[in-house]
Amino acid sequence: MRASRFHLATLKETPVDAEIISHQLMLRAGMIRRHAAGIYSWLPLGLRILRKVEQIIREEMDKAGALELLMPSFQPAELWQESGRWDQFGPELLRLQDRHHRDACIGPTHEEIVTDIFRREVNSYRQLPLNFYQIQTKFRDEIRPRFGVMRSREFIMKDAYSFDIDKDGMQHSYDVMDQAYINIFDRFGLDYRAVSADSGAIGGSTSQEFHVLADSGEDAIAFSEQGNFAANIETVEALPPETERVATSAEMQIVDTPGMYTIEDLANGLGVSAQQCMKTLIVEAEDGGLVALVLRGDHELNALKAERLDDVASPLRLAQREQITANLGSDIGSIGPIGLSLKTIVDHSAAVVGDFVCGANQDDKHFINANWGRDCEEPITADIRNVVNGDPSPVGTGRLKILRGIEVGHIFQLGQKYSESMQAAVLDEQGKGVAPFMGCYGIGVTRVVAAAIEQNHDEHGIIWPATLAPFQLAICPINYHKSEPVKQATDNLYQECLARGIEVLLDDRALRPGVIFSDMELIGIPHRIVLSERGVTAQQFEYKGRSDDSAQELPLDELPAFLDKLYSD
RNA sequence: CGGGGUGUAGCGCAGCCUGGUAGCGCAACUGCUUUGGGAGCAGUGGGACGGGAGUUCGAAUCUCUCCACCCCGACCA
Repeated sequence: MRASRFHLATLKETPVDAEIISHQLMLRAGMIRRHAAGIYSWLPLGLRILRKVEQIIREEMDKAGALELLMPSFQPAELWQESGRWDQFGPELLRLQDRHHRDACIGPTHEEIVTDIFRREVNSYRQLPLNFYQIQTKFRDEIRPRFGVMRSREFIMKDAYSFDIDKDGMQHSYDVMDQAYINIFDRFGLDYRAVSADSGAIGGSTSQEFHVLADSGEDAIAFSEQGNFAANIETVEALPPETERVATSAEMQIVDTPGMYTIEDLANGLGVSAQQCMKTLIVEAEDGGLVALVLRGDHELNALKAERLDDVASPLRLAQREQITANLGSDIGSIGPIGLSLKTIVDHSAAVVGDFVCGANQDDKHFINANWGRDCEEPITADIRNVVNGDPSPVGTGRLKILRGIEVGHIFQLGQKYSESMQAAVLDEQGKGVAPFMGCYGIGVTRVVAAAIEQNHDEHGIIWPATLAPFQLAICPINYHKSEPVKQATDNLYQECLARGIEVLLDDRALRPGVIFSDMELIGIPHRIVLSERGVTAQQFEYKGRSDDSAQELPLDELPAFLDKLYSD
């Protein structure tokens, strides 16, 4: 490809509304353009990368025996009513009517459609197992789309659905997909982790998420430094502390703490550690009242664990400020477990702290040297916090480490939820109708692209892994339009590359070298060859890998061998 | 949805407070010079200032209204 004939639409300035680095770089590199909130076009450069991701997925899915098909975005309401999700789904589901006032939606996922296909097409257990997949545009009407294509409303997803006659079959199909996903993510060339996850409302016993590791990731994942335990932090059990409660010493006292509302204020103001302070959260109870949850000041509440408690409303809702002041008589910031007239549940690790600091349930006052069992009743304890760095692994040995990740893949077992509700049955060996066991496997194709950038970039721009790069090689001639020797050497090299099937971008634009270099670095091409008059005269060319510190000069007659080596890697 | 903010040229912004008919940088186009890290000089084109209504002799500027977009929204208790 000649750059003069390609739509290279790089921007020197960063558009203001791009918050995260991948969004900024995708706009600056000219990969995407926005039309409305969460709605993007993919320009030719961006599409080349998207296609790379799709192709890798397609090859591995095919290899795993899945069959590609293509299902519609526009989906009739009847199917969603059959599965029960027409009413269950919130405003994320974009509903509309056609000219005949028939209800429909733009598909956020395709369980209903694929189940409809299955029940029409498949009658016998002999046709199983079966796995249909597609790479297709989805629409989810996010409340607040953000971060470019990372959380957009319209996006491309690979979704696959497996069908088996029984649970064992489903497990097998799931395992096959698990391996296919490992193959896919390996080929992406990204640093990722497969982690066990909450299977959510959809049900099913087994569920794994695939996260691309990046500091900017929205999810926290915990994994053991020994062994292969890895899980989304929201699912990880915090083991009860190994330490005993420290023996009590001083009497409890009440102190003035004006203006200290946060744990940080309190710890600084009183000269104690955050661990020594109790954080008391008031949430809505199952019966409509309120419940107090107490954590160590340096710990965070885990919403999933909390809402699983019998007394706590699910989903978890924090009490409104007015509700608290009306019921407890003190403002948020001065609430504590001592003398509190609410059901109180204390995290295991908070329950072993002695001589702690907590709100006194009077504005601007806290207790110090408070102790469980002495100054109030022995607490009811539970695991309600997120694990932190250094916590023991809940399975086996080792300590936990917390990393941040971007969820780009999710595989889980659906069971018979859709096949039963939509009456998709096949005949088994006895000629009896059986609802098949399904599995569901997604990869956010557009999100993979953003996640790759989020993980691989520097101050000059994107650094693509070779397998995702839009072009493998950039040829940068200096004075292509002025110097005949440079033009000749460049054209020769270009032909040489084309003959070898190398995806090459020849920057033949009449621009100054600095501009060319900056653009090629911004769009992240892994390899760069520079041809200058000086170099060509000396029978040399210059090579630099995108993340190399410096360039190297090599003899021109070694170029063909060099290309062979580069291309074979 | 609640709170905050922004809409002026393709992009980034100034002008608005204190009304008088729109400007800067980058980008684009033409010419000359320059050519190893986002060049210089000269010139050119492009915007009824988000839409509507109002106040006024006169509105980008003041008022009302609609729309679009951005940011924040449990770690504070």
